[in-house]
Amino acid sequence: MIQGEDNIPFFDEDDAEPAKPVRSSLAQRAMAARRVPDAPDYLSGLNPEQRDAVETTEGPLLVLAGAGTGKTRVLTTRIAHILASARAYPSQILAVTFTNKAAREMKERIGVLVGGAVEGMPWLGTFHSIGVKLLRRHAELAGLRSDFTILDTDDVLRLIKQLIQAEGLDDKRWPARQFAGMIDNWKNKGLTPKTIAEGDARAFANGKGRELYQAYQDRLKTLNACDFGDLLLHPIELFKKNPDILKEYHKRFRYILVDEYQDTNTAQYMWLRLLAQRPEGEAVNLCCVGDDDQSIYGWRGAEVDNILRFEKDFRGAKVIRLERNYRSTAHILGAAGNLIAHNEGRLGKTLFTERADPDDEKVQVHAAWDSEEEARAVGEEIEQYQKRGEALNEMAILVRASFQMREFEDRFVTLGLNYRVIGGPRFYERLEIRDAMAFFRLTCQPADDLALERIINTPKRGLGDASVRKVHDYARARDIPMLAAARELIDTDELKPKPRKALFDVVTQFERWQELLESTPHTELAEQILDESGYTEMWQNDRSAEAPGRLENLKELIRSMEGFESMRGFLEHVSLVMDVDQNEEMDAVSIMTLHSAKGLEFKTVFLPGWEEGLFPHQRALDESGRAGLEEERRLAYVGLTRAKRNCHIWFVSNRRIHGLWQSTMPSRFLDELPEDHVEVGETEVSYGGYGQSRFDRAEPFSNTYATPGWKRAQTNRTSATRDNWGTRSGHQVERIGYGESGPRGQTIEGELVARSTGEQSSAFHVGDRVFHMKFGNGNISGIEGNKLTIDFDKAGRKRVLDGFVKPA
DNA sequence: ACTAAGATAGTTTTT
DNA sequence: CTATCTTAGT
Repeated sequence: MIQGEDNIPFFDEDDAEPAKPVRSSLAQRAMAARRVPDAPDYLSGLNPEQRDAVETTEGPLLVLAGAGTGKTRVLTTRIAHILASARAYPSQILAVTFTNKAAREMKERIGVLVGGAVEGMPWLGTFHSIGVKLLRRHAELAGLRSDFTILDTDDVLRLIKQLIQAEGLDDKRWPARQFAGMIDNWKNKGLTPKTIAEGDARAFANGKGRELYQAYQDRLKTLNACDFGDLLLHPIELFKKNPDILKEYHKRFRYILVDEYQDTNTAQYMWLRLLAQRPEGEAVNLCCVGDDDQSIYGWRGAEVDNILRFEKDFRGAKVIRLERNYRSTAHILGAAGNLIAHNEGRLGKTLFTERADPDDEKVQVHAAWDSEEEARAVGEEIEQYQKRGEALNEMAILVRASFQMREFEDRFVTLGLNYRVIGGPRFYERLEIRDAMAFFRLTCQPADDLALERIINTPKRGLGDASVRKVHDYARARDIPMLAAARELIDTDELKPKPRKALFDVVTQFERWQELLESTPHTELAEQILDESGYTEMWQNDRSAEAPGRLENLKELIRSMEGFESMRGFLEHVSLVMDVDQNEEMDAVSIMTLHSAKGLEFKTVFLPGWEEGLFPHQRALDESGRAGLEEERRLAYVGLTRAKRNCHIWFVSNRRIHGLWQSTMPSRFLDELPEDHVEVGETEVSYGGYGQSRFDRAEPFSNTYATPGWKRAQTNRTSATRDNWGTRSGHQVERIGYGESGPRGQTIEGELVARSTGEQSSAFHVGDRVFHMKFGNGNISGIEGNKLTIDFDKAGRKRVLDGFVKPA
């Protein structure tokens, strides 16, 4: 939920009846803009397709917007256009995004276009935030009170675990995590306990899946709570059961816009259909924007089919393709286009650019011996770019899986190269923040049992499992909240004196804070709560390395509350907006997963780890077969198209997976890159690491100090200098000693990287005895192009590239 | 109730 | 290998 919007009344009279001349200031400005005689300036600078997409306001429209074709621009301009041409009031436009970030960005950009803040777009937001808004208005129809709480994954897990135990099931054999995942999947598909498939219902807890799901929903209802899935499902049910209410929304939402349509799941699709489908003859002004080639969330329920089916779903739909790319060089687009062409079941787009700069560099493919060398070499390339005056902010390393980040972090820490990890554990997911939030929640919502259970013994008050269980049972027996139960229990002699006193203290504290809620400014109260509860003190007394950071985070939490009117408003915000802006001031290389890179762009992009098994990921292949492979390929496509100017792909021959070294084969995606746009980058084996140590500086460089790399740096700080350099240089000598015929020389030449079925024969023969640096001696038992199958004396049968072995 | 050793699992992530 | 969670022991 976007802050400060909570007080917009349902069906404000001014917009339910557009004839009334009451307008928001936004509308006024928009109306003024409309009087400009020529094409308004917001339309200038659009290409013909973009302009078509903006001006086709009526009827269903699908905009297939390739990477870097100005998708967001079209969406925002379209909204500005609708407003400026007085087709609708701001509050009559429903605009849905997937992430809060996207919603925020859209608001800002519309604001720029229309001039000034966009106070009047109450229905621009994520599926979930709009879902909450709907649900708060009609809570009673979903069996909730309008002040329901939204549970995060932590709460959900705790709750499910309780339910599993209550059923007398072994919570190890039936992990709460797994069941939470199942519920999530069901909800993504719009399934309720009654409608899930029989097989699914039986698959969990000895056939009790359905009962458990139902029990879970019941429990949510008594807690007056929703999980994320409910924010979509409840409105769907509500609309189905109350056609009159749905009709009101039909009237209200004159224009509906959906961003990233390829990412919609079935529930979101149902939700949209309900809102968008109109009686025969009535116009459906629905505009969906997306790119089937960038659909990378199939594994969490997204249905690419939704976008592929659009024309069937909405008859008479117009489809506009945006293929003119403003982001990347022709080489990058050529490489990406060729790669993605290997997918079937696409709507088909070919990106092009008018940019033709002979100086543009081809996509570079590099090989490295192992992940350590990969990180070292990338680090060097980054330093080279930096020397040429490129900003670190314009560079990114995009990995398939987060464990790959480690090596880069380690390397950058030793180099003293600023980096930023994007994605990782988020602010509001940190332990101390969740604890603090639980205190606040319980203060605002005395019925929030999950919050109570979280902090009733934090800091330690001597209220162990036994006491908590008593409170819990008492509450359940009487069907009252646990806090109330605790209050009653104090007056009985159920509890022993010690826990009784402790419980009394806690309950009294919360009662006092609840009273203060009205009279005390919420930031002040928040501070008071953390102090009086002893929570701050707990961390002050903690001697561990993280403690200072945690205290800092708590301060940050209080600071971030300042922007809100009340504690309630803040809690609402946090439950939906789990992310927090990173400081973008610092010049730093970004490290992130390919998934979190979607929507971003960088001048220079590094794509390490292009090896079979990692990318495409083995599990995607095993679990989803061809569909899995295609999604992996789309991920690769997303990765490539993030780059504006330079793109460096890396693969290594040896990677440590689950602790042991595995020899790896280059990714099949490398074979799918066109030779005209790709070249083999020279891989210098160089002496990185002999520089000056940055560990000695008084104030360490400003990396985000919560990242693992940073933590390691801190732990190693005292002893690292000598040891690190020692081993590292030793390594290098080893590497160099490998000589000319080493890893890179013949690995890749002329022909692109490693062909899985190359005609080019290797210099080796079956039966040859060879030596491999990691696996030792062995005999060649098979040759396929430059890939050798070798039976190693010690390591067993492996497949390796011929460049990595030499005659024994 | 806290620590230490043992077990376990290990893509991708938003809301 | 290693981060995280669980269990056993003090």
